[in-house]
Amino acid sequence: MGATKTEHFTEKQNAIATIAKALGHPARVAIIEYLLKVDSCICGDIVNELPLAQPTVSQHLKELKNAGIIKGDIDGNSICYCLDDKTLDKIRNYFSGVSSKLEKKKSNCC
Amino acid sequence: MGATKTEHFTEKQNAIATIAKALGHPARVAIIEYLLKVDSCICGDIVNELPLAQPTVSQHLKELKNAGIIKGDIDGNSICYCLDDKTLDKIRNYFSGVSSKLEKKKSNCC
DNA sequence: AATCTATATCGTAATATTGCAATATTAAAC
DNA sequence: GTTTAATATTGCAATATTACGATATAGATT
Repeated sequence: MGATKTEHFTEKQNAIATIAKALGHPARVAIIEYLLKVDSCICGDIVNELPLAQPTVSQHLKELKNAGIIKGDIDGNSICYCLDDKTLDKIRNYFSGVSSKLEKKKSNCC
Repeated sequence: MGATKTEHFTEKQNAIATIAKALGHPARVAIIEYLLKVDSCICGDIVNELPLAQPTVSQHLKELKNAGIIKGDIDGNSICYCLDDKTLDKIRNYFSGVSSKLEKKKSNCC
């Protein structure tokens, strides 16, 4: 044992968990914040921005990509990473829904 | 090695990562959805709702509690778990900010 | 084509997570 | 006080994650 029992949960629950999990590491939060900060998604300096070795950063980028949070376009010998607004909207909408549902039932709660 | 280098990132980045990480498992997503669904936070039946053994559910609840997503009030010999709107608002606001920042800079991106 | 630059992959060690059986704890019910 | 019910903790095995050095790959530059 030790592996997550994904098959027991709904597809939507797994989808949200996958996105949340990808953002469940400070380095990956830092990456998306950096991608937000820079004007365009000109790339190549993500490694220099982070206090981690190049292979480690590459691995984090891969995980963000697998989760659909970023996408990478090849641009010469470097790669242009960008945020994927579709996925980020999905997680934003999810938490918006959670918060608004929670607000409605606030009264009969501890 | 193998441990996350939290000390290299900002407090805010770590805070967001902690909350996201806690929601990075379908069982824990299912738990918060269940807590949203039930009218009040009457408790005791979270274990029955999930396809996992009682110790496993207890562990997931503990992690959600550590992340500040739920809070548990003792109620007789059972425990009343509730969602913590403050933490959920924090993550909602964070992703709202990400999405709106992303919208602004959409033009000069790939 | 040799070299440089940027990124990815491999291999591996350290650590963390997931899941559960067994057991402990604690308060209610009897 | 003993039993019952609900939840937590312990201990452990299986698996996943994190991090990085070494190496591979691939396009740019010379």
